[in-house]
Amino acid sequence: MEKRKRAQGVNHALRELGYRLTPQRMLILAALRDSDDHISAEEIHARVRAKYPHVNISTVYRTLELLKSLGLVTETDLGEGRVRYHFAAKGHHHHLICENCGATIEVDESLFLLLKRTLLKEYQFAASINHFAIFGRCERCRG
Amino acid sequence: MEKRKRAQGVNHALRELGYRLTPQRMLILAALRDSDDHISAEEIHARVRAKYPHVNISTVYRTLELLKSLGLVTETDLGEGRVRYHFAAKGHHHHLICENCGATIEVDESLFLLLKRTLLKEYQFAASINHFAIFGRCERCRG
DNA sequence: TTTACTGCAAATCTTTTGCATCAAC
DNA sequence: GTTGATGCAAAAGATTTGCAGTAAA
Repeated sequence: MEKRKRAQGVNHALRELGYRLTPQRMLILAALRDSDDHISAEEIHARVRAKYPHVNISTVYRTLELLKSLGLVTETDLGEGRVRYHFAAKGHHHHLICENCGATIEVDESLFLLLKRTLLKEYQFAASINHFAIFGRCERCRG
Repeated sequence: MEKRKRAQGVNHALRELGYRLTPQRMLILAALRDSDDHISAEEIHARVRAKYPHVNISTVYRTLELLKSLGLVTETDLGEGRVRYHFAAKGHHHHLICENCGATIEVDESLFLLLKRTLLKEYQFAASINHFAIFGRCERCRG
């Protein structure tokens, strides 16, 4: 239903942009869609293989590279020695606030994940993601 | 003078803890001391080799591992596909604030570097490091 | 039919590890 | 003289790439 619609949307987006919709790509998109949290290339590969055993991991990486370049997928480095991926549309967003002009800029939740994770692991501190507002200077006010 | 003193302090700390003070370790400490910003293992290796060409990079990694375990050096993953190091004593610190009991916890500046860097690169937003205060729940108030 | 996409194998790059030798204490 | 530290070579793990064959359009 909802999930299916989202994945189909991406499928269509790909085709409309002139890319080919291969079974491998559909399975990779399904793995991303079905993952609740962020997922690694290796995990995507494992899920894809369950249905289509001969798919190579380089195809997973190449597809993720494509999706990233199209802005459909966001990459997050959680400091695990490997990178995780998720649909850009899935993330919440938070705000940067310019202390000079007051402008607010939306930023993807994923930027804060590594920080959150580290605070939890090293300080046993559960950061409220709701309170993430970062002050600073926006592009125009820097100059 | 100042820098030299700091490095000697670490040298002494090592010896007092029962570790051997080898030329390799002294050079690695010097490279860390002379680096203004965070430095990678490869960069340390290059600097060490300039004075002592046969030093192996595995020695660099092993020494960094030791310094980390002693809390003398902090490791930071800036999402570059490699890790950077700096003397823990060099970093400033910021605060976590428990929204339940009001406790404040000091955290190392390095935790925010990846975030700062990403905000600058992707949003051209210069975050004020002075304003980094993160709200959430501390260890005791979680339970 | 065309050429973008894939699988495979091999290469890269960072970090780790086993082991025999060496040197700090 | 002990034993912890080092150099070397090889391994490990994630990601990338060259190339020839395959299949989506």
